[in-house]
Amino acid sequence: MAIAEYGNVSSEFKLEAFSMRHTFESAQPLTFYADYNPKFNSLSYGAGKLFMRLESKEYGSEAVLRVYGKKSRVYSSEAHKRLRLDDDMKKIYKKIAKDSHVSEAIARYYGMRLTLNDPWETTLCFIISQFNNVKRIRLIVSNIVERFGSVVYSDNKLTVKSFPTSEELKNATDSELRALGTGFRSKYITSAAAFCTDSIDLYKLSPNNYDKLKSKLMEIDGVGEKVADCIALMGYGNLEAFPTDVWIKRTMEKLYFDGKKVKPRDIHEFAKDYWGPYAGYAQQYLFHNARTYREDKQKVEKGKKAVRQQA
DNA sequence: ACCCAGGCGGGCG
DNA sequence: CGCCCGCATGGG
Repeated sequence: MAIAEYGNVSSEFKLEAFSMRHTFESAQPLTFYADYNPKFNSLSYGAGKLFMRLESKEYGSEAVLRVYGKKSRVYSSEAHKRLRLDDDMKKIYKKIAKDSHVSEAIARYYGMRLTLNDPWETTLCFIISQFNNVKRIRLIVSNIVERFGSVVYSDNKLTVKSFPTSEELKNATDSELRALGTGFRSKYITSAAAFCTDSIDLYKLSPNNYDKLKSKLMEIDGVGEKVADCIALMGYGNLEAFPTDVWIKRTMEKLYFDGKKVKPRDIHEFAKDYWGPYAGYAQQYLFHNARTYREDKQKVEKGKKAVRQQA
């Protein structure tokens, strides 16, 4: 879909170090249900009650991001917040590129931003992420949006739905959720939806106190330390958080612990000491690199092989 | 057929 | 506390 078909340009951002593609291919909550189109470098999604449409043109290290929509101020501030456009990437890169591991990942995925997502959306996405893979997480999350979200835009070619609130989900039945592929996580979803509607206000938690935020989040059923770190990082923008999943654990052991098996606590300690307040950005670059670099190399090899066979 | 995926809660020592 | 296990589902 060419985004420009759906309304006039609301605002434009001229940016340094911004890559729509790397941001939206790096497995963050928005990317689990936003409709990203690599051909036009554009995307649409239901941001609360808004139909968000974005398009980015990138030339070298410079980008022009266009936001479409009539209520200019609302749309542009939403995009600005969600894509963390205030982040000073040059400064952040300087702080985290302390070795070739991180600096090579930055070179490969230059301009990739962390995104700032709605806290409840982030909670649900990462409850679903446990013991799962990214492709299936995307499928399940988009199934949930399709089944329980409400329509924010519709015409004869396109319908866009919003991410359901905890209230909209708390009465979902177990079999309804399992039918969407959630599996054993279904009980966590209904339990978390009820808890976040009735017993805790995610929108009133302070994002700045890392330890306190994390322990509050871990009161939610289905949220352990790793998921709490993901929510702190991508739902609250706490850049100290360092989610330690299987990819990061393997990568960290290989790169910084001489191949030895270590506990997540050791990794957290190292990350805090080494990257400090921007550990979360280092994590996102190492994570995306670990997940995709082998894959990219395989594609390149496959392409070369096809060319050889043609010749 | 077997292994793995952005882990968690519960049970046991 | 720390460790170990089962857990649904689909793709490589």
